[in-house]
Amino acid sequence: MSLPHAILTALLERPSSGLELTRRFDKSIGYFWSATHQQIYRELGKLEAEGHIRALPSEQPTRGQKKSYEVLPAGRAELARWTAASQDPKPHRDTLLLRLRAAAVVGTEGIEADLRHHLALHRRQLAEYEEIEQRDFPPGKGGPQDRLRHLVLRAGIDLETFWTQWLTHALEEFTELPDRDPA
Amino acid sequence: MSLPHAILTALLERPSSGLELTRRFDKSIGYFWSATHQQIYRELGKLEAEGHIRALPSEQPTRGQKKSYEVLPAGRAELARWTAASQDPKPHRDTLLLRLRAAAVVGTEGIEADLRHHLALHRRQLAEYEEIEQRDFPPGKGGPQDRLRHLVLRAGIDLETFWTQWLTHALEEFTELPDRDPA
DNA sequence: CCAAACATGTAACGGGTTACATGATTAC
DNA sequence: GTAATCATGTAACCCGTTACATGTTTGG
Repeated sequence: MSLPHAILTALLERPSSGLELTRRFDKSIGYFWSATHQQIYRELGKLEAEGHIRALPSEQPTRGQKKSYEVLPAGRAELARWTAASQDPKPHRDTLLLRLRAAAVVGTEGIEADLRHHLALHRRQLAEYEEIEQRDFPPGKGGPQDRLRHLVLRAGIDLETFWTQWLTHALEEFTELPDRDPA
Repeated sequence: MSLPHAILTALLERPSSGLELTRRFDKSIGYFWSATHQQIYRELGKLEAEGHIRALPSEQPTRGQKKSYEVLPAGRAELARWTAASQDPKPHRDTLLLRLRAAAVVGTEGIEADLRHHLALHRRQLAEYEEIEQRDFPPGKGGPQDRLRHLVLRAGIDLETFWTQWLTHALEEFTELPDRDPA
């Protein structure tokens, strides 16, 4: 139950239409909570029905017409409640690690190429994060809000750093593996 | 579409009943692919219907009676096919990071306690992984299969190390934050 | 006018989660 | 014999995914 709260956060940062939200989820928020436009429209409908947000009255709501939303006090209260409440971390699922485990049983065919593919993607993401850090968080300034946001970005950078290092190490192991590609 | 392949892998490592699988998912495999017993029974039914696994003939299948499964050649082939196929990494979702972003807007009430909670959990998980490493992967021995499994465990260890470090850093930032707990 | 891009949706499906149901075995 | 535990399942709900549908604005 996090998507509505992700949307509330985004709308508090700036009132937006469904498609604008989708675009913002493709960038900053989507780095740790992705969503498609179908999910977002569905959720906007629910949030409006619950009285947590409302459409800006300026535009009339016909299909194909842009419709922007803003957060109502009830929505802000719900977000504050959710943010303050303790939550157990969800177990994480990782297909690549699962495939490695499977490969230990049925063979490593095809894995090495995919490790390289993942490595390239993580390297690119890391570069993107570091660019954002240099642009948005110059050293030695920024209020408490900036420090929180920087902390989140830092997690992204460190995570991508971990993956690039681990994948590099994994590829080294692979090239040393005696019986790969028994052609 | 990974749960069936997780089950196939587990069953290839050792034929098991539904509840035994559930227990193994609570341990080793569940470290990167968790599943409840309901999911597992549902999936075992599908896999059997597709001819990928079969119930060991020894036991008759009444409710409440233990029923063990083994992988058929078709199941092994399917697992090999899935393992070799390239897959794009799924976007990851992290509630804690989302909450931090929300906290930048609606306040940090309650977050610090939860950071401590998460830190404790990640520290415990890290200790568990390191115990497993010392027990199962003594330095300087092991075949190719062991090296793959060690690689996977290594990812777990490094991930938990990252989280403990990041959470420690985050808590330091929090105690320096000027306007927290304005009592 | 027509095509492309913009913008908002609907429908169907599958997997994950939670709550509950039921039969068999074991311990007291 | 009955309570606890083991073991297998059913049912309902929500969320994420994919494919598709429909209307509007803009550019040529």
